[in-house]
Amino acid sequence: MSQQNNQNSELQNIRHSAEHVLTQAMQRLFPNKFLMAMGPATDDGFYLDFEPIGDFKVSENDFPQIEAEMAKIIKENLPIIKEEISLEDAKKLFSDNPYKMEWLNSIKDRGEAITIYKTGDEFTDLCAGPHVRYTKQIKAFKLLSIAGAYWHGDEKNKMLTRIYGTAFESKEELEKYLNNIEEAKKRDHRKLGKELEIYFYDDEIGQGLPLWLPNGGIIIEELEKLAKETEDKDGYSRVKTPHITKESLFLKSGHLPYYAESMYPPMEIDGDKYYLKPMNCPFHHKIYGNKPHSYRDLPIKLAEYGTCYRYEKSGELIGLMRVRSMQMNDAHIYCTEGQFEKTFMDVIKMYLYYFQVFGIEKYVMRLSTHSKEGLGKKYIDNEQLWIKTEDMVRNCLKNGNINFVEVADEAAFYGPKIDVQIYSAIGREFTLATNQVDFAVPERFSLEYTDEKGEKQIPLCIHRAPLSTHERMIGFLLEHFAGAFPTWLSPTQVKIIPITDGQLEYAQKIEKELKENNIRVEIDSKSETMQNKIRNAAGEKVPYMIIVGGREAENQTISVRQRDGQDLGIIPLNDFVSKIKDQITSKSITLIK
RNA sequence: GCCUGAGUAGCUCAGUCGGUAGAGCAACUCUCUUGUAAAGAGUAGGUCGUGAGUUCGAAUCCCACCUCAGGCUCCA
Repeated sequence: MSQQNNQNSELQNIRHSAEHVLTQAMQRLFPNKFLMAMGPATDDGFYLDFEPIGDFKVSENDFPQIEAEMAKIIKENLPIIKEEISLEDAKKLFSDNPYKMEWLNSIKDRGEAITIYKTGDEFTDLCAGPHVRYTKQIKAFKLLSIAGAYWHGDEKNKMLTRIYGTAFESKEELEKYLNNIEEAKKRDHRKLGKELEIYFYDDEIGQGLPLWLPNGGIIIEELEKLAKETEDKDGYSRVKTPHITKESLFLKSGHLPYYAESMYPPMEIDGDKYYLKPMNCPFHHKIYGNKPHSYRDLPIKLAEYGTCYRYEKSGELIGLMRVRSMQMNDAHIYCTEGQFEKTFMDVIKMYLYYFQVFGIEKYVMRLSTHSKEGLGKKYIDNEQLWIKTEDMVRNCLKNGNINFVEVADEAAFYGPKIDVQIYSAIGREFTLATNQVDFAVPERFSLEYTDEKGEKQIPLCIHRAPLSTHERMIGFLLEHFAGAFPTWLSPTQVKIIPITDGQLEYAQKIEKELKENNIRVEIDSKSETMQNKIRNAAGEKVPYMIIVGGREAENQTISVRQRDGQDLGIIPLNDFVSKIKDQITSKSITLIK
């Protein structure tokens, strides 16, 4: 759920008031069974956090009852009135609620006025407002889900119960919102991943460890081909590194003290501890350090689709978006300070090229910087270097006319990063990839190059992964394309549908011809109606169906139908082959017609 | 990891008050040989997530665990 924004629009007021009505309804139904903690409006609704008293519990089964009570309060059209009161009065009013008392103290510390909002005579809440004036102004609302949430968002605090809901200015808008959620569910990559046989999980293998089915394997191969082609043009070299390594490597890189909790526990072999790698960086550093380098050889770009393992907490795993084993489109670029801007921009350009390939139009580059408080804890303790590298990255983005937003206290421990936020067709936000500058770790690995004066210098390192991990990328692409991949990525590109068994031989001839052109093709030779075969192929989102009956076999032509229902009519086979091959090589995101 | 739910055939789901399970699709066999989004008949398929308990009897009730979903926390 997104953070509340501070705009005090009418919609925000409706939602905030709906939250008060929810709390009031709860008090009517479950008096003295809970302590209200807080409840704001958010970008898409509102929520209420409360602490249940004793063994009181609310579940989604209680929603109809609560909603009915809310509707009653709205129908009663109670006035919602703001009052300013003194600290003493407020403390009396909320003396039995530690959450409100804590809040009162923080208002006092900030020297702000204390305001309460009353709904009718029976409900009062400590609240800065604003609100609607009467409960009837809440025209449409719905409770959505129950969740747990830590007080102040801190896992050391008590877990409260949270009820999410939403409210709108009209019933139609609420309907539209709920419909959008339903549509989003249809495009969910977990649903499509199962239907299209892309990947699955197995209990005997483990949580967050996806198994890629043949269709998923094809997509992975295609993405790697794309990465190789693109990286080859930009001077990258490909390397391969092992999945496990001795503890000392991660002690040297500095990862272990920061990230031990997110790593699979080590295995003991011959007195050494070996870890599964959670990232590829130190391995690439070792490769860079394998021989001396001249400034003439820089930048050196080492690329690898490296498989990493991270022990994410079980509750954090989601489909392909958050996993424990991942194949990363990784590369590390070692360059001089003078080369930084161009090298960094080349990486940004690669991102933009990929966005174009996939038709990703909405994205945000987010510059994540350090925080003073985190120095020496979350971040390498060298403020000057932080400021310097952050300036370098910021200038680079500005000079390249790249739009970006800046967020403090989100950097990697070794340097600032650019997170690329992208949005699926249904508006879901993902961090696709991060692009990081590392000013600290090369020194720990004694990485160096010899400059034009013959002196040793430490290179800068850029970590980049524009195609993210296969897991997250394919999860995103499934939702982005709603499973209807562009032809070049489609597991099956052409389905041949013979109308009767009489055309089987002709179908095999076409299949052979397409296979010779490296087109992924299948014949549906089942004893079914053509209509049913079309339906199945469309369900599998196969871009093209070649339908052959007696007429086509006789004239040695084909009839082509696209998955979107468009008919390309009767065309010669070689015509179709050259068109589809063009489409595949140009990675077109649209179909022929 | 934490909070709230859920788990029945390969998939989507039904199963009343506790009386040991049903449908559609898919698979397989047979029939049909079809002109642009579902032909017909039959066969097979389940330790009801796992384990333990209450009971004469458990898919159903209790407990523990596993997995999934929505959140929280986290995300190199």
